[in-house]
Amino acid sequence: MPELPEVEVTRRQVVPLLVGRRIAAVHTTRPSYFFVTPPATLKRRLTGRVTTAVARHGKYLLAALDDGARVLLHLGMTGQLYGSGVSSVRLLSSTAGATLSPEEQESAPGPDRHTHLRLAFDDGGRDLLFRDTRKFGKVAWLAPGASDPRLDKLGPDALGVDGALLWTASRRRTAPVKTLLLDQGVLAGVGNIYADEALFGAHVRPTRSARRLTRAECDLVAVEIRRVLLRSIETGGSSISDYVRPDGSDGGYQDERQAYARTGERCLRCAEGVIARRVIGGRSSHYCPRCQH
DNA sequence: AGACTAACCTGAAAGC
DNA sequence: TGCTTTCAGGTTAGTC
Repeated sequence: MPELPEVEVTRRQVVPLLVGRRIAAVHTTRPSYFFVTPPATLKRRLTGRVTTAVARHGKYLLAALDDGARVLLHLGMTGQLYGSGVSSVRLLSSTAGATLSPEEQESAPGPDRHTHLRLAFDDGGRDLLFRDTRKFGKVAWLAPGASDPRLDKLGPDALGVDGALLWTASRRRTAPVKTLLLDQGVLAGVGNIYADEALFGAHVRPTRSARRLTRAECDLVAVEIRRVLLRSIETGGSSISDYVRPDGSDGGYQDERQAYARTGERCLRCAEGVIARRVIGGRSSHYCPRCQH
């Protein structure tokens, strides 16, 4: 679920649930490496606080608190952040402003053994739930004025990427261009789906050594990264491998995919190539051998 | 520094 | 049917 577009969609959904509301209680699971800040500390620091804003950088969310501290959140591979009573699947696949039917509200995954953080508020309204099956997600409390090494080493947000950045970063790299795009220290926010989609859009094969890119190709890849990410945000992000809703209407970026997880299918652009799959840097990669060079 | 691998976890799906 | 293997949208620590 979580690359830049999904995190941004989540951010927008979470803002009204969090901003301006006073935290009355904090419920957690037992200590695990999900908690960069131990649960007990988290409870002490968050109880009584009001969130003033929720920002995003790459795949990280940053909630600013009224005492100057911040909370850093990462969804990892399976993290979901949503309000109690509303299905997160519905949230991620719906377009902004869509209303929820009673059945959909009832389908909300309530707190369970994978709900590692739950915030209750003093207005008695909906709780904020953070579920994460695989626990690759992270939550950290940052003292006022303090940063975090995870944040410090991120490159610029991928929505602001330009050809010059990719050109500079690619010059000394012999590794595949796909690996470059996934390096959060170069640009923050692109993950496996959107790396494949952007490279497809730019006609660049993901296996190509980064340093073999021309300047013009860097410009094109940058344009495609921005286009693909913005379009995905517009459509509510991707929910591949999530179930299809009973009523059939799902929307979402997974329907606009050209390459990712289309192994063996006909290329939608040239209509002759067949989408190939290869492992690059430990991640499965998808491309058209005929029109990506 | 850059490039690879393994590891962190859980669950669904495919393979036998 | 049931057991085993493979795979998954991410990041980090360790090695060469």
